[in-house]
Amino acid sequence: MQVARNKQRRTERRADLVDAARRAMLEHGSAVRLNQVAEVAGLTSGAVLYHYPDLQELLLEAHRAGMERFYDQRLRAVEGVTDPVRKLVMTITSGLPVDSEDEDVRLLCELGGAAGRNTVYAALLTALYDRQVSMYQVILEIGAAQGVFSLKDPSLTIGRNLVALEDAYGYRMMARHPSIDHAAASRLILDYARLATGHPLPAD
Amino acid sequence: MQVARNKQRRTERRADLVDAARRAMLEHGSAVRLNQVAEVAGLTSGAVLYHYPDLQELLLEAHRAGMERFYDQRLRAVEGVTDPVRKLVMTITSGLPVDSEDEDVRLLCELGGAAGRNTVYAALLTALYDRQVSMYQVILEIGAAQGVFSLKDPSLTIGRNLVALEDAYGYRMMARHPSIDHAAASRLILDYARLATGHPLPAD
DNA sequence: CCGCTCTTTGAATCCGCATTCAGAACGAAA
DNA sequence: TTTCGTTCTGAATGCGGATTCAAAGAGCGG
Repeated sequence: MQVARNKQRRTERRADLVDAARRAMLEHGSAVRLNQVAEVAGLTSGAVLYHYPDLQELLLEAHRAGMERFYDQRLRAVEGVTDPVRKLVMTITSGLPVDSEDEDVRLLCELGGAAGRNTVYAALLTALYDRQVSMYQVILEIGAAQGVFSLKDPSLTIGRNLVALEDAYGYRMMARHPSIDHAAASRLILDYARLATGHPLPAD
Repeated sequence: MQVARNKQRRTERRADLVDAARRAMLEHGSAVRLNQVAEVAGLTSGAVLYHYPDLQELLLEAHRAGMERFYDQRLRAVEGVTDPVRKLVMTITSGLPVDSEDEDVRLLCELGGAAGRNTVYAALLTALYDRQVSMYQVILEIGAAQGVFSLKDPSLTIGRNLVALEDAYGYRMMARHPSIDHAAASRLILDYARLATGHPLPAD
């Protein structure tokens, strides 16, 4: 079955290119050149075009991959944690870039800038936002049901505000705000979470 | 004194170009072409280069102008209002794009995407953020001094979170989130402001 | 109306990029 | 080793944008 093997190597190669495109966008922004992607991949532009005749499609895949990477990482960071308080705190922490060099978040910021003009990118980001809101809603509702949290607003409202704060502080950190680093941003968001849940949330 | 008149017209012409660049960026993003700027200005690329030999400098000025426009507009929206409650509510409202087509905010979003790679843009955005935070701090402190607000966190914390929420919902609106429009975003931010100020803030 | 300077044009030039493609290189099976 | 399909290269082509510049145009004082 050489046919199956070929098919597999083909998808592997395409995945390599998606990752190269992702890294190239980190360096050159959303308006990255085909040559720049090829250079990162260690290939010529022709080879890239052989696998992805349409560069736009490749960039879209790269953005999608970056989003999934970010989201999966968050899920993995809190998997197995059952205590709602710990889970909420850890989720907030995992939604912020680790530092101003964080690759995944930088890519999302690039995407955010382009989303104003590109409806496909806009749809991707909107979907990611809503998924993250749902993630928070589950945590909040479980905590409320257990009597740990006493929510001062609907879980949808709190979830939306929490994700919004994460996004905004992500941008601030990417822009290297001198006094807002990962710890400071965490504290700011936790201050809101405390008010909204009525729980003194240890900083951990 | 033809010398003085010349100088004035020269600066006027440069201001025209800055505005043309601003509008061109709205259409084509931060990576706008010289030709596109020239077209918006109703000139040829050579004429643009005559006034701004360096395109990067022109784009920087355009971004700076866009920021000032946005900030001045906010200040003007609340000037003359003395009641802290009304002032807070109006400030929150004025910080959000009016709709998903809002030019000033779209430009700021473009800028946000580029700030991850461009330190000058990053500095501009950071300065704008801090100015807006200060704006909120003044309102909050006055309201607290008058006994209208009972702040649940330091004014710096609340101000930072308020501006962060505005920024984030600005991005959401630019990405045309189906259920977050100007009214919904206002409500979400006001929900936080209520918790943080201990005041029932009428929606107005 | 003339002459001066500042401004703008339009053409020429150069450069970099995307795109195409013939053929080289590679790898697997026979 | 030969054959055959897949992958990749490197050169050719063509387009679009940046940049330069001589010359035309426009405004203004004399």
